Amino acid sequence: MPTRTAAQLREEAARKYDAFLATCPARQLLDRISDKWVTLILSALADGPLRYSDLSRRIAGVSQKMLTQTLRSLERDGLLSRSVTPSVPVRVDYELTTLGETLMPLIASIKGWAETHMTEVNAARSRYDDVSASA
Amino acid sequence: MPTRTAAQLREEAARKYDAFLATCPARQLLDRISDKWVTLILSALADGPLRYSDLSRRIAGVSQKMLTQTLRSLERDGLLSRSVTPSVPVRVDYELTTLGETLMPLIASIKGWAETHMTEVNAARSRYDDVSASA
DNA sequence: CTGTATCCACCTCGATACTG
DNA sequence: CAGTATCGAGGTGGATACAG
Repeated sequence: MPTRTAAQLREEAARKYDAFLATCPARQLLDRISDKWVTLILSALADGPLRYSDLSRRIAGVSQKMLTQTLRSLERDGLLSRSVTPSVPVRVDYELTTLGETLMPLIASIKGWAETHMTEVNAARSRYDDVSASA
Repeated sequence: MPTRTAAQLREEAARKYDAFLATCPARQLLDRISDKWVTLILSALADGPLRYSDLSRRIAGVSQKMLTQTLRSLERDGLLSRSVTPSVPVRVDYELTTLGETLMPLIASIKGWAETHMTEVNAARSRYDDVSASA
């Protein structure tokens, strides 16, 4: 019997939507670069390779766990490369790949819009909050 | 006594970093557009104004709560406008503002990079996962 | 039609401790 | 030096019920 309740229809729609979003390239990209540490790491590496400890110092607020985790995911995505020098102590360098470098102009665009328009956004927020407060 | 432990120093650095990120325009922008429903709503409105119920249908997977919440935050940011027609039943239209329209080219850029390069990213992921699995 | 209010399952992230 | 393992607090978002 194909009779379904409204709730079931909504649930089905939500599932289909999740499936769509999971394979949507733009969605995947946004999920990647919107991560708190991703743009910071990529920007830090834009000037050249860095060691793990260098990154840790440059990005002062990051925990070991998140730094490692983020680096791994970026390596998995082919945006940066990880090279181990088996000395004692071991040395690990991270470097942008060619693919990773193609991402930098996009990040610059985002930065550009933000620097041009975020003052307007913040002004709009203030207006909105003032009106709400006086209500 | 300015003597602090390493843990205290890390904590202080993390706090400063949070403060920096909270005021960083690019960070704010990324936080805004990386929201699951924001780009979908903005894209839906790019063709012209829509009513609440239209949006609800166009973006099939969204819950009432998230649709309202996201619309409110976008209105607060000045990216779209909300106009109420006090008929019975009440009618509410949402429309991109000029500021909101300036965001569309950026979204197009993101979509462009994604469509051009996400196949490479997915290929890199497959390679990485294969190597890991065979380890 | 257009919301608001509440509850809760889930998941992410940071802190901490430990290792080759 | 460069990680890994584990745990718990906190926030997010969906389902549901209700309202102007």
